[in-house]
Amino acid sequence: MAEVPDKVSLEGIEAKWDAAWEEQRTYRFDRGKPREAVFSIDTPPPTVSGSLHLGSAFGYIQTDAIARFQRMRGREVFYPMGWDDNGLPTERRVQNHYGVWCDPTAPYDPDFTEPPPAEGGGKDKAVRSLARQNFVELCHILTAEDEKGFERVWRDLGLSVDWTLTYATIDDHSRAVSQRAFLRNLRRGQAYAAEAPTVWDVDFGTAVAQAEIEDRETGGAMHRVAFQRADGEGAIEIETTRPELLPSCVALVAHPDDERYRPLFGSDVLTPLFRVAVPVVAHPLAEPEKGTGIAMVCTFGDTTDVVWWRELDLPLRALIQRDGRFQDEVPGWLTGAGAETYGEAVAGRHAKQARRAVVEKLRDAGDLIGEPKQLMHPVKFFEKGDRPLEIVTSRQWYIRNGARDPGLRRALLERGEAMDWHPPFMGVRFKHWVEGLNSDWLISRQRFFGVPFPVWYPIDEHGRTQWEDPILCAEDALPVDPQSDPPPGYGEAQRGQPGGFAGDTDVMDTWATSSLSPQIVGTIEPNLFERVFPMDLRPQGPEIIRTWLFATVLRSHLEHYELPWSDAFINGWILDPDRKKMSKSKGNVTTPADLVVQYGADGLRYWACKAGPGADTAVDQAQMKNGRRLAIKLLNASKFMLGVTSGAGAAGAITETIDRAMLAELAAVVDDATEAFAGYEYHRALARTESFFWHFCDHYLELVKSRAYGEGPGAESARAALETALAILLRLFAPVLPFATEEVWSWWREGSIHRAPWPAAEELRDMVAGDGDVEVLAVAADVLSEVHKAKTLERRPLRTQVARLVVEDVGDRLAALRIAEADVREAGVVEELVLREGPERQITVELAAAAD
RNA sequence: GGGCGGUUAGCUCAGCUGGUCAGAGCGCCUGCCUUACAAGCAGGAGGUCCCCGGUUCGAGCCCGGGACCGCCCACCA
Repeated sequence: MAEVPDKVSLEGIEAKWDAAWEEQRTYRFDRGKPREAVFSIDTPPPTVSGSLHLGSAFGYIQTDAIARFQRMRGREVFYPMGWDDNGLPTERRVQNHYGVWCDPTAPYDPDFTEPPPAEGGGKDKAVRSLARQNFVELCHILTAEDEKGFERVWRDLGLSVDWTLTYATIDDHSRAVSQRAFLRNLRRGQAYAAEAPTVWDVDFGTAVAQAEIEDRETGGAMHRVAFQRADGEGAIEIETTRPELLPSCVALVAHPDDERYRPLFGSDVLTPLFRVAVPVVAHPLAEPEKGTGIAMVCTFGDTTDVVWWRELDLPLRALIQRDGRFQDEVPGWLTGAGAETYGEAVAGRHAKQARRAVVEKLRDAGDLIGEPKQLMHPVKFFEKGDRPLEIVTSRQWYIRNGARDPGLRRALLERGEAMDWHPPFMGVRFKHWVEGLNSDWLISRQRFFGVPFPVWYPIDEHGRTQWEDPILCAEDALPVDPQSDPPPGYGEAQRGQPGGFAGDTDVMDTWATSSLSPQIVGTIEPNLFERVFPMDLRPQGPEIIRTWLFATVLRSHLEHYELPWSDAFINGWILDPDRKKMSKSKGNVTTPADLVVQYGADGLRYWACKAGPGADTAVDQAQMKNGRRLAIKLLNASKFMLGVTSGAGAAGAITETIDRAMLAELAAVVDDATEAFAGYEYHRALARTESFFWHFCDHYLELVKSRAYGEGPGAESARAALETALAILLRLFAPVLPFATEEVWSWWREGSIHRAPWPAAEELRDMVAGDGDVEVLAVAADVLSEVHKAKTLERRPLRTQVARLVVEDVGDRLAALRIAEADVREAGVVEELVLREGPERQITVELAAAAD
């Protein structure tokens, strides 16, 4: 136990208590507790790629406040921390940071060491290509550094995580869990491989999933193009934004009920320039109002083409390759002039270049009707990508997600309904996402830094890879890297040989691993899973409901047939649309670490906790400043209270009515704050507590100050009340302001406040025995306010003596005032107090003459 | 095109199941060094609670319509 300091300060308080908490193992999870006593949190593993943004800190702080409340309430809080380091963001960061590029065909260099960072961030300047293994090693090196930095920030913010419970989505344990879950999905038929048209990013060279696609308004042009009818009876005009796909055209499609085109269904037309005969077909997805009401189907311009191609059983005439270029070779279905045109205008070009050339040719041939019309239209992009997605056919791994299985879809919707969402409206985002799923979850990525698929393929004696017949890794041999480990029964020398094997070269999408976070943390050490799963809480951001949250529900449903957690807490969005401008023009800093220096962790936490669940929030340094002010006020008020009570313990009886009134009010605050916190409404708990606290300082403390200092009969009552109130107020504030409250607690109590029990209103009520007439405090505070006001208006110091104070009021209020009369006179420096019964409140303050 | 949030003092926001709900902090103005706190205290100015209808004895709060802002989803002809 420390002394009450002469001068209070928040300087260095974060470092001091972080070290103390670590040393005292304050937040260490007690592995011995049964499931009912545990509150387990499925902490989001932040993406470790560079620096931590304020938006992340915002959500984690809110979660921490909830965790701290639950801990004080008696639950053993399971609060691990993970780092999401596998995947594309890390690869990209490594590429830019070191100026390197992964060349999967290059041989491994065993003597490789970390290169110096590239100049200028190395963006787009790959100065050096690396073997896959070397590249992966470099990813590990850089993420390890970033993770240290992240932990530092989390600690400075006061996150009460158990730092012995950490994982990374790329570490051995996570890879093993991820591979095991995949193998089980595969064995149960929930995962499968398929050769199919998939959405493809031509720059990253990988397939991407529906959840990672976004629409961007992009400039383009609408071209009206004429298709000659094969019977020579005129032409059909269509509109397209992608005329370069004409050589891939396989049909024209119109709505079955469209009278304009009905007579043509079944007949052929000739594609312009390329002169390929394609049929006119009918499909309900064709919209008569769009364009000319008839569209060209190409393999593939967009996902609708894929549907038409599949459902109308059209031929495959794909020409765009994985690098985004049209193939060099003239395809077999083009002949004569068409083949020539292809060679001149299309072959080997990117989509944009080919488009220009084809449009010129169309114009020359007279097949372009009018001029292209510029327009803005939505185009699909990979959310991390820079160029429009293409659709290419490739072999990929999928997990069934209900998109093509109504029963599974319904089951997942029911899971969503069974969950408690905070705030509730976030649940509809989940619902809409599940309802809108249109394809199974594509989990394979043609990348390097990720969890490999634990499968190999036999190669027959003719050198053909047997894709349909994968060799699965045994669960006890996980994690495995099929590109460096041979499958059971084979030797490494047989890799790539006839009669040998080939390892799967793909890695899993990051979400395929992070969706197993409950399983990963639950098996981070033995005998843990049944103590923490299903978990209590999933906190996360709103933008990853469709990815992380949905995928976690799916994996848990498939593996355990239950919800992974009972409650989902979705934090709001940080509104800082113009971050750069803000920091430049105002010279402000916006990284969490800088803000901690400026406002203290408690100040930053106060700002974050002012925002309710799901509430979008502006970065507001004024609020952080106010939080810091509150923390300092707490220190000062505590210093004062402990100064008069000597921290001797609330031994004496609380006899004065006004003291009892204050405690009765505080009991109501405890009730409200507890209820709010329990319902994840920490912002209300804070507002209620804070509001009480300021009134407490401004009115109650002023009223009882003199009495508490003195030796009179009421002194003991005041001191006991002060000490009781302080012990409760500190605990009410502890989840939001862990540093300031711990500091004060340490002045007079043993142990950490964060392991102290949450206050119970019942204890307070027992103490005041129901006799806490709140009117006494209210009337006293009101009269004192009037006295202060009079002095202020007269521009006199507040300690100015009041020669005569006349209070006229109704009987009840006068009676209440009489009870607190001594305190009011002391606090107001009142010489003579006259109470007079009257119909309404009227207060007259006569100040003593000025001294000069 | 569909959906979800939001619109309350100059700024950032509270206002829970309709009746002291017209509030807080910041900013602004005026005082006050009062032995916990000047990183403070006391006081003050400032709002047709987006608009239009409706329900009700009574509506920021409920219902209908509309406007604007943000976000999410949607098959890019």
